[in-house]
Amino acid sequence: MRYRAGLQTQAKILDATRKLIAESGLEGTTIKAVCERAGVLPGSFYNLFDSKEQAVLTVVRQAIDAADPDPEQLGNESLKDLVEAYVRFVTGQGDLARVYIGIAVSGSRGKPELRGRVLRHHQARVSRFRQAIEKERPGLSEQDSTRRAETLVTSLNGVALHRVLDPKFDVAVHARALLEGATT
Amino acid sequence: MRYRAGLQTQAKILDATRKLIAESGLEGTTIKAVCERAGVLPGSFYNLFDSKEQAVLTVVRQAIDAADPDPEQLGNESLKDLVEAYVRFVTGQGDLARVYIGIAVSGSRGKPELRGRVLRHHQARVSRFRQAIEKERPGLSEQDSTRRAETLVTSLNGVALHRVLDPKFDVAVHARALLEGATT
DNA sequence: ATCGTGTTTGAGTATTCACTCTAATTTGAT
DNA sequence: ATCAAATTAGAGTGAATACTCAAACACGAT
Repeated sequence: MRYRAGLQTQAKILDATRKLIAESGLEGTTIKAVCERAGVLPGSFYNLFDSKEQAVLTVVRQAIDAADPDPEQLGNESLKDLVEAYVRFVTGQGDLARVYIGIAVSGSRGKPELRGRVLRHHQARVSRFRQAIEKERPGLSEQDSTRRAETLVTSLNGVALHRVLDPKFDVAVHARALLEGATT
Repeated sequence: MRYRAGLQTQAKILDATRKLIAESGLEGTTIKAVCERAGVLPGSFYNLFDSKEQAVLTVVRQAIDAADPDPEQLGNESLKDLVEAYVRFVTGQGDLARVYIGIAVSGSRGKPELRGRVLRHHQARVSRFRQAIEKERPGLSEQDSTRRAETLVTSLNGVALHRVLDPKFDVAVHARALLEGATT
Protein backbone atom coordinates (compact mmCIF):
# COMPACT_ATOMS: atom_id res chain seq x y z
CA MET A 1 0.00 0.00 0.00
CA ARG A 2 2.16 2.77 -1.24
CA TYR A 3 0.18 4.27 -4.12
CA ARG A 4 -2.54 6.88 -3.77
CA ALA A 5 -5.18 4.51 -5.09
CA GLY A 6 -4.47 2.07 -2.29
CA LEU A 7 -4.77 4.73 0.39
CA GLN A 8 -8.10 5.92 -1.00
CA THR A 9 -9.42 2.37 -1.12
CA GLN A 10 -8.28 1.79 2.45
CA ALA A 11 -10.15 4.90 3.61
CA LYS A 12 -13.31 3.84 1.77
CA ILE A 13 -13.16 0.40 3.34
CA LEU A 14 -12.68 1.78 6.86
CA ASP A 15 -15.55 4.24 6.38
CA ALA A 16 -17.83 1.45 5.24
CA THR A 17 -16.73 -0.80 8.11
CA ARG A 18 -17.36 1.90 10.70
CA LYS A 19 -20.82 2.70 9.38
CA LEU A 20 -21.79 -0.94 9.14
CA ILE A 21 -20.69 -1.73 12.69
CA ALA A 22 -22.61 1.31 13.93
CA GLU A 23 -25.73 0.32 12.00
CA SER A 24 -25.90 -3.40 12.43
CA GLY A 25 -23.21 -4.46 14.85
CA LEU A 26 -20.41 -6.93 14.33
CA GLU A 27 -22.85 -9.57 13.20
CA GLY A 28 -24.09 -7.59 10.24
CA THR A 29 -20.64 -6.46 9.22
CA THR A 30 -19.74 -8.97 6.51
CA ILE A 31 -16.97 -8.71 3.95
CA LYS A 32 -19.55 -8.67 1.20
CA ALA A 33 -21.48 -5.78 2.79
CA VAL A 34 -18.33 -3.81 3.48
CA CYS A 35 -17.10 -4.27 -0.08
CA GLU A 36 -20.45 -3.34 -1.61
CA ARG A 37 -20.71 -0.15 0.43
CA ALA A 38 -17.11 0.75 -0.27
CA GLY A 39 -17.50 0.02 -3.99
CA VAL A 40 -14.73 -2.53 -3.97
CA LEU A 41 -14.31 -6.24 -4.60
CA PRO A 42 -13.08 -8.82 -2.08
CA GLY A 43 -9.73 -9.07 -3.85
CA SER A 44 -9.07 -5.41 -3.10
CA PHE A 45 -10.09 -5.81 0.52
CA TYR A 46 -7.65 -8.63 1.08
CA ASN A 47 -4.93 -6.77 -0.74
CA LEU A 48 -5.07 -4.16 2.02
CA PHE A 49 -6.18 -6.12 5.10
CA ASP A 50 -5.09 -9.53 6.28
CA SER A 51 -8.49 -10.35 7.68
CA LYS A 52 -11.89 -8.95 8.51
CA GLU A 53 -10.84 -8.76 12.14
CA GLN A 54 -7.95 -6.48 11.30
CA ALA A 55 -10.26 -3.94 9.66
CA VAL A 56 -12.69 -4.15 12.58
CA LEU A 57 -9.90 -3.68 15.10
CA THR A 58 -8.68 -0.60 13.27
CA VAL A 59 -12.14 0.95 13.52
CA VAL A 60 -12.47 0.00 17.19
CA ARG A 61 -9.13 1.62 17.91
CA GLN A 62 -10.43 4.80 16.28
CA ALA A 63 -13.55 4.68 18.46
CA ILE A 64 -11.59 4.17 21.67
CA ASP A 65 -9.23 7.01 20.84
CA ALA A 66 -12.16 9.29 20.02
CA ALA A 67 -13.78 8.59 23.38
CA ASP A 68 -10.90 10.26 25.20
CA PRO A 69 -10.34 13.99 24.87
CA ASP A 70 -6.96 15.67 24.44
CA PRO A 71 -4.70 12.82 25.49
CA GLU A 72 -1.87 15.32 25.78
CA GLN A 73 -3.48 17.25 28.62
CA LEU A 74 -3.85 14.12 30.71
CA GLY A 75 -4.26 15.09 34.34
CA ASN A 76 -4.87 18.78 33.79
CA GLU A 77 -8.58 18.77 33.03
CA SER A 78 -11.51 19.16 35.41
CA LEU A 79 -14.11 16.48 35.99
CA LYS A 80 -16.64 18.66 34.21
CA ASP A 81 -14.35 18.78 31.18
CA LEU A 82 -14.12 15.00 31.10
CA VAL A 83 -17.87 14.50 31.38
CA GLU A 84 -18.62 17.14 28.77
CA ALA A 85 -16.11 15.64 26.40
CA TYR A 86 -17.80 12.27 26.72
CA VAL A 87 -21.21 13.82 26.10
CA ARG A 88 -19.83 15.49 22.97
CA PHE A 89 -18.39 12.17 21.85
CA VAL A 90 -21.67 10.32 22.37
CA THR A 91 -23.92 12.95 20.79
CA GLY A 92 -21.56 14.30 18.14
CA GLN A 93 -19.80 11.20 16.84
CA GLY A 94 -22.69 8.82 16.71
CA ASP A 95 -21.03 6.21 14.54
CA LEU A 96 -17.91 5.86 16.66
CA ALA A 97 -19.94 5.99 19.87
CA ARG A 98 -22.13 3.16 18.63
CA VAL A 99 -19.06 1.15 17.76
CA TYR A 100 -17.60 1.87 21.19
CA ILE A 101 -20.72 0.87 23.11
CA GLY A 102 -21.56 -2.06 20.88
CA ILE A 103 -18.10 -3.54 21.22
CA ALA A 104 -18.11 -3.06 24.97
CA VAL A 105 -21.09 -5.38 25.24
CA SER A 106 -21.21 -7.91 22.47
CA GLY A 107 -17.92 -7.81 20.67
CA SER A 108 -15.65 -8.71 23.51
CA ARG A 109 -16.79 -12.29 23.99
CA GLY A 110 -14.49 -14.92 22.62
CA LYS A 111 -12.19 -12.25 21.28
CA PRO A 112 -9.44 -11.69 23.84
CA GLU A 113 -7.81 -9.02 21.72
CA LEU A 114 -10.93 -6.85 21.84
CA ARG A 115 -11.77 -7.67 25.44
CA GLY A 116 -8.31 -6.80 26.68
CA ARG A 117 -8.27 -3.55 24.77
CA VAL A 118 -11.66 -2.49 26.11
CA LEU A 119 -10.78 -3.34 29.71
CA ARG A 120 -7.42 -1.60 29.57
CA HIS A 121 -9.08 1.49 28.17
CA HIS A 122 -11.69 1.41 30.90
CA GLN A 123 -9.04 1.27 33.58
CA ALA A 124 -7.17 4.22 32.13
CA ARG A 125 -10.43 6.15 31.97
CA VAL A 126 -11.32 5.43 35.58
CA SER A 127 -7.87 6.54 36.68
CA ARG A 128 -8.23 9.79 34.76
CA PHE A 129 -11.62 10.49 36.28
CA ARG A 130 -10.29 9.64 39.72
CA GLN A 131 -7.54 12.21 39.43
CA ALA A 132 -10.06 14.87 38.45
CA ILE A 133 -12.29 13.93 41.38
CA GLU A 134 -9.39 14.11 43.82
CA LYS A 135 -8.53 17.57 42.58
CA GLU A 136 -12.11 18.66 43.20
CA ARG A 137 -12.47 16.95 46.57
CA PRO A 138 -8.99 16.69 48.09
CA GLY A 139 -10.19 15.09 51.30
CA LEU A 140 -11.33 11.79 49.79
CA SER A 141 -9.47 8.55 50.35
CA GLU A 142 -8.11 6.86 47.24
CA GLN A 143 -10.55 4.03 47.72
CA ASP A 144 -13.43 6.46 47.86
CA SER A 145 -12.37 8.51 44.85
CA THR A 146 -11.78 5.33 42.86
CA ARG A 147 -15.24 4.09 43.74
CA ARG A 148 -16.76 7.41 42.66
CA ALA A 149 -14.84 7.36 39.40
CA GLU A 150 -15.96 3.81 38.66
CA THR A 151 -19.58 4.64 39.37
CA LEU A 152 -19.39 7.72 37.17
CA VAL A 153 -17.68 6.05 34.21
CA THR A 154 -19.90 2.97 34.14
CA SER A 155 -23.03 5.08 34.65
CA LEU A 156 -22.07 7.35 31.77
CA ASN A 157 -21.67 4.23 29.65
CA GLY A 158 -25.15 3.16 30.68
CA VAL A 159 -26.58 6.51 29.65
CA ALA A 160 -24.72 6.31 26.33
CA LEU A 161 -25.99 2.77 25.86
CA HIS A 162 -29.55 3.90 26.21
CA ARG A 163 -29.02 6.62 23.65
CA VAL A 164 -28.04 3.94 21.16
CA LEU A 165 -31.50 2.45 21.68
CA ASP A 166 -33.37 5.76 21.85
CA PRO A 167 -31.79 8.62 19.87
CA LYS A 168 -34.07 11.15 21.57
CA PHE A 169 -32.62 10.36 24.99
CA ASP A 170 -31.03 13.48 26.47
CA VAL A 171 -27.53 12.42 27.39
CA ALA A 172 -26.40 15.86 28.58
CA VAL A 173 -29.07 16.19 31.25
CA HIS A 174 -28.31 12.83 32.83
CA ALA A 175 -24.58 13.32 32.56
CA ARG A 176 -24.93 16.57 34.49
CA ALA A 177 -26.85 14.80 37.22
CA LEU A 178 -24.23 12.08 37.47
CA LEU A 179 -21.46 14.66 37.60
CA GLU A 180 -23.16 16.29 40.55
CA GLY A 181 -23.65 12.97 42.28
CA ALA A 182 -19.94 12.20 41.97
CA THR A 183 -18.76 15.37 43.70
CA THR A 184 -21.21 15.74 46.59
CA MET B 1 -46.32 -30.49 22.06
CA ARG B 2 -48.73 -32.25 24.34
CA TYR B 3 -46.78 -35.23 25.61
CA ARG B 4 -44.40 -35.09 28.53
CA ALA B 5 -41.42 -35.91 26.32
CA GLY B 6 -41.99 -32.81 24.23
CA LEU B 7 -42.16 -30.55 27.25
CA GLN B 8 -38.94 -31.98 28.63
CA THR B 9 -37.20 -31.47 25.31
CA GLN B 10 -38.48 -27.92 25.13
CA ALA B 11 -37.06 -27.17 28.58
CA LYS B 12 -33.71 -28.71 27.66
CA ILE B 13 -33.52 -26.61 24.50
CA LEU B 14 -34.36 -23.39 26.32
CA ASP B 15 -31.78 -24.13 29.03
CA ALA B 16 -29.12 -24.76 26.41
CA THR B 17 -30.08 -21.62 24.50
CA ARG B 18 -29.91 -19.47 27.61
CA LYS B 19 -26.52 -20.78 28.65
CA LEU B 20 -25.08 -20.46 25.19
CA ILE B 21 -26.25 -16.87 24.79
CA ALA B 22 -24.76 -16.05 28.18
CA GLU B 23 -21.46 -17.71 27.33
CA SER B 24 -20.85 -16.73 23.76
CA GLY B 25 -23.52 -14.24 22.76
CA LEU B 26 -25.99 -14.45 19.93
CA GLU B 27 -23.22 -15.06 17.45
CA GLY B 28 -22.05 -18.23 19.12
CA THR B 29 -25.54 -19.55 19.66
CA THR B 30 -25.98 -21.84 16.66
CA ILE B 31 -28.63 -24.47 16.17
CA LYS B 32 -25.94 -27.12 16.13
CA ALA B 33 -24.47 -25.92 19.44
CA VAL B 34 -27.89 -25.65 21.08
CA CYS B 35 -28.85 -29.14 19.93
CA GLU B 36 -25.58 -30.68 21.05
CA ARG B 37 -25.83 -29.17 24.51
CA ALA B 38 -29.47 -30.12 24.83
CA GLY B 39 -28.78 -33.66 23.61
CA VAL B 40 -31.21 -33.30 20.76
CA LEU B 41 -31.14 -33.33 16.96
CA PRO B 42 -32.11 -30.45 14.67
CA GLY B 43 -35.32 -32.20 13.68
CA SER B 44 -36.49 -32.15 17.27
CA PHE B 45 -35.62 -28.49 17.60
CA TYR B 46 -37.73 -27.58 14.60
CA ASN B 47 -40.52 -29.80 15.79
CA LEU B 48 -40.90 -27.47 18.79
CA PHE B 49 -39.72 -24.09 17.48
CA ASP B 50 -40.42 -22.44 14.15
CA SER B 51 -37.01 -20.80 14.04
CA LYS B 52 -33.88 -20.07 15.99
CA GLU B 53 -35.15 -16.57 16.59
CA GLN B 54 -38.28 -17.88 18.30
CA ALA B 55 -36.23 -19.82 20.84
CA VAL B 56 -34.00 -16.80 21.44
CA LEU B 57 -37.00 -14.55 21.91
CA THR B 58 -38.49 -16.92 24.45
CA VAL B 59 -35.28 -16.79 26.47
CA VAL B 60 -35.15 -13.01 26.24
CA ARG B 61 -38.73 -12.74 27.45
CA GLN B 62 -37.79 -14.87 30.46
CA ALA B 63 -34.82 -12.59 31.14
CA ILE B 64 -36.93 -9.46 30.99
CA ASP B 65 -39.52 -10.93 33.31
CA ALA B 66 -36.82 -12.01 35.74
CA ALA B 67 -35.41 -8.49 35.90
CA ASP B 68 -38.55 -7.24 37.62
CA PRO B 69 -39.27 -8.23 41.19
CA ASP B 70 -42.69 -9.22 42.45
CA PRO B 71 -44.79 -7.95 39.57
CA GLU B 72 -47.86 -8.30 41.75
CA GLN B 73 -46.71 -5.76 44.28
CA LEU B 74 -46.30 -3.11 41.62
CA GLY B 75 -46.27 0.32 43.19
CA ASN B 76 -45.92 -0.81 46.79
CA GLU B 77 -42.15 -1.26 47.03
CA SER B 78 -39.51 1.23 48.08
CA LEU B 79 -36.75 2.49 45.82
CA LYS B 80 -34.26 0.53 47.87
CA ASP B 81 -36.27 -2.63 47.24
CA LEU B 82 -36.19 -2.04 43.51
CA VAL B 83 -32.46 -1.38 43.40
CA GLU B 84 -31.68 -4.36 45.61
CA ALA B 85 -33.83 -6.61 43.43
CA TYR B 86 -31.91 -5.50 40.37
CA VAL B 87 -28.59 -6.14 42.09
CA ARG B 88 -29.79 -9.61 43.04
CA PHE B 89 -30.86 -10.24 39.47
CA VAL B 90 -27.53 -9.10 38.03
CA THR B 91 -25.31 -10.91 40.52
CA GLY B 92 -27.44 -13.96 41.14
CA GLN B 93 -28.79 -14.76 37.72
CA GLY B 94 -25.77 -13.95 35.64
CA ASP B 95 -27.00 -15.98 32.70
CA LEU B 96 -30.24 -14.10 32.26
CA ALA B 97 -28.65 -10.75 33.05
CA ARG B 98 -26.12 -11.26 30.31
CA VAL B 99 -28.85 -12.16 27.89
CA TYR B 100 -30.79 -9.07 28.82
CA ILE B 101 -27.87 -6.65 28.56
CA GLY B 102 -26.46 -8.25 25.45
CA ILE B 103 -29.77 -8.26 23.64
CA ALA B 104 -30.44 -4.67 24.56
CA VAL B 105 -27.59 -3.54 22.37
CA SER B 106 -26.55 -6.08 19.81
CA GLY B 107 -29.76 -7.99 19.33
CA SER B 108 -32.08 -5.06 18.94
CA ARG B 109 -30.51 -3.80 15.76
CA GLY B 110 -32.47 -4.68 12.69
CA LYS B 111 -34.94 -6.63 14.81
CA PRO B 112 -37.88 -4.33 15.61
CA GLU B 113 -39.56 -7.06 17.64
CA LEU B 114 -36.72 -7.17 20.15
CA ARG B 115 -36.08 -3.45 20.07
CA GLY B 116 -39.71 -2.64 20.82
CA ARG B 117 -39.82 -5.16 23.63
CA VAL B 118 -36.70 -3.80 25.27
CA LEU B 119 -37.85 -0.17 25.02
CA ARG B 120 -41.32 -0.91 26.37
CA HIS B 121 -39.83 -2.75 29.31
CA HIS B 122 -37.47 0.14 29.95
CA GLN B 123 -40.36 2.58 30.04
CA ALA B 124 -42.31 0.46 32.50
CA ARG B 125 -39.21 0.18 34.65
CA VAL B 126 -38.61 3.92 34.67
CA SER B 127 -42.22 4.53 35.63
CA ARG B 128 -41.96 2.09 38.51
CA PHE B 129 -38.78 3.69 39.78
CA ARG B 130 -40.35 7.12 39.42
CA GLN B 131 -43.28 6.15 41.63
CA ALA B 132 -40.89 4.92 44.30
CA ILE B 133 -38.88 8.12 44.10
CA GLU B 134 -41.99 10.25 44.44
CA LYS B 135 -43.00 8.35 47.54
CA GLU B 136 -39.59 9.00 49.03
CA ARG B 137 -39.41 12.67 48.01
CA PRO B 138 -43.00 13.92 47.71
CA GLY B 139 -41.97 17.46 46.81
CA LEU B 140 -40.47 16.67 43.42
CA SER B 141 -42.10 17.68 40.17
CA GLU B 142 -43.03 14.84 37.84
CA GLN B 143 -40.43 16.00 35.37
CA ASP B 144 -37.76 15.93 38.05
CA SER B 145 -38.70 12.53 39.43
CA THR B 146 -38.85 11.10 35.91
CA ARG B 147 -35.40 12.47 35.17
CA ARG B 148 -34.05 10.93 38.37
CA ALA B 149 -35.64 7.59 37.58
CA GLU B 150 -34.18 7.61 34.07
CA THR B 151 -30.71 8.45 35.35
CA LEU B 152 -30.94 5.70 37.94
CA VAL B 153 -32.22 2.98 35.63
CA THR B 154 -29.76 3.66 32.79
CA SER B 155 -26.88 4.00 35.24
CA LEU B 156 -27.74 0.69 36.85
CA ASN B 157 -27.69 -0.83 33.38
CA GLY B 158 -24.25 0.66 32.84
CA VAL B 159 -22.99 -0.87 36.07
CA ALA B 160 -24.50 -4.21 35.12
CA LEU B 161 -22.95 -3.93 31.69
CA HIS B 162 -19.52 -3.54 33.15
CA ARG B 163 -20.01 -6.60 35.28
CA VAL B 164 -20.45 -8.59 32.10
CA LEU B 165 -16.94 -7.55 31.10
CA ASP B 166 -15.42 -7.83 34.56
CA PRO B 167 -17.06 -10.42 36.84
CA LYS B 168 -15.17 -9.08 39.86
CA PHE B 169 -16.87 -5.70 39.56
CA ASP B 170 -18.83 -4.97 42.74
CA VAL B 171 -22.32 -4.12 41.53
CA ALA B 172 -23.82 -3.70 45.00
CA VAL B 173 -21.44 -0.93 46.07
CA HIS B 174 -22.09 1.18 43.01
CA ALA B 175 -25.81 0.53 43.09
CA ARG B 176 -25.89 1.84 46.64
CA ALA B 177 -24.10 5.01 45.59
CA LEU B 178 -26.51 5.55 42.72
CA LEU B 179 -29.46 4.98 45.01
CA GLU B 180 -28.19 7.70 47.30
CA GLY B 181 -27.62 10.07 44.41
CA ALA B 182 -31.20 9.62 43.25
CA THR B 183 -32.79 10.62 46.56
CA THR B 184 -30.65 13.59 47.62
C1' DA C 1 -53.82 -54.39 22.11
C1' DT C 2 -54.73 -50.67 18.80
C1' DC C 3 -54.20 -46.63 16.48
C1' DG C 4 -53.84 -41.74 15.68
C1' DT C 5 -50.78 -38.37 16.90
C1' DG C 6 -46.80 -36.43 18.94
C1' DT C 7 -41.78 -37.03 18.75
C1' DT C 8 -37.13 -38.27 17.18
C1' DT C 9 -33.93 -39.49 13.79
C1' DG C 10 -30.20 -38.15 10.75
C1' DA C 11 -29.06 -37.38 6.29
C1' DG C 12 -29.75 -33.64 3.07
C1' DT C 13 -30.61 -28.65 0.98
C1' DA C 14 -29.62 -24.10 -0.23
C1' DT C 15 -27.30 -20.18 1.25
C1' DT C 16 -23.84 -17.41 3.22
C1' DC C 17 -19.55 -16.81 5.31
C1' DA C 18 -14.42 -15.41 5.31
C1' DC C 19 -11.00 -15.91 2.37
C1' DT C 20 -7.90 -17.25 -2.06
C1' DC C 21 -5.91 -17.08 -6.61
C1' DT C 22 -4.54 -15.80 -11.18
C1' DA C 23 -4.69 -12.84 -14.71
C1' DA C 24 -5.32 -8.16 -16.16
C1' DT C 25 -4.72 -3.38 -15.26
C1' DT C 26 -2.84 0.85 -13.23
C1' DT C 27 0.72 3.41 -11.02
C1' DG C 28 4.84 6.22 -10.71
C1' DA C 29 9.85 6.30 -10.36
C1' DT C 30 13.34 6.08 -13.89
C1' DA D 1 8.63 5.03 -22.89
C1' DT D 2 9.77 1.28 -19.76
C1' DC D 3 9.11 -1.79 -16.23
C1' DA D 4 8.63 -3.60 -11.64
C1' DA D 5 5.50 -3.22 -8.21
C1' DA D 6 0.96 -2.03 -6.48
C1' DT D 7 -3.70 -2.63 -7.27
C1' DT D 8 -8.03 -4.59 -9.03
C1' DA D 9 -11.16 -7.89 -11.10
C1' DG D 10 -14.07 -11.63 -10.30
C1' DA D 11 -14.77 -16.36 -10.27
C1' DG D 12 -14.02 -19.99 -6.94
C1' DT D 13 -12.94 -22.65 -2.29
C1' DG D 14 -14.34 -25.16 1.74
C1' DA D 15 -16.61 -24.70 5.91
C1' DA D 16 -20.53 -23.37 8.54
C1' DT D 17 -25.08 -21.67 8.67
C1' DA D 18 -30.36 -22.11 9.34
C1' DC D 19 -33.58 -25.12 8.09
C1' DT D 20 -36.25 -29.44 5.82
C1' DC D 21 -38.15 -34.00 5.26
C1' DA D 22 -39.56 -38.77 5.05
C1' DA D 23 -39.33 -42.52 7.72
C1' DA D 24 -39.03 -44.80 12.22
C1' DC D 25 -40.49 -44.63 16.88
C1' DA D 26 -42.95 -43.60 21.37
C1' DC D 27 -46.83 -42.17 23.78
C1' DG D 28 -51.37 -42.54 25.78
C1' DA D 29 -56.41 -42.34 25.25
C1' DT D 30 -59.62 -45.85 23.93
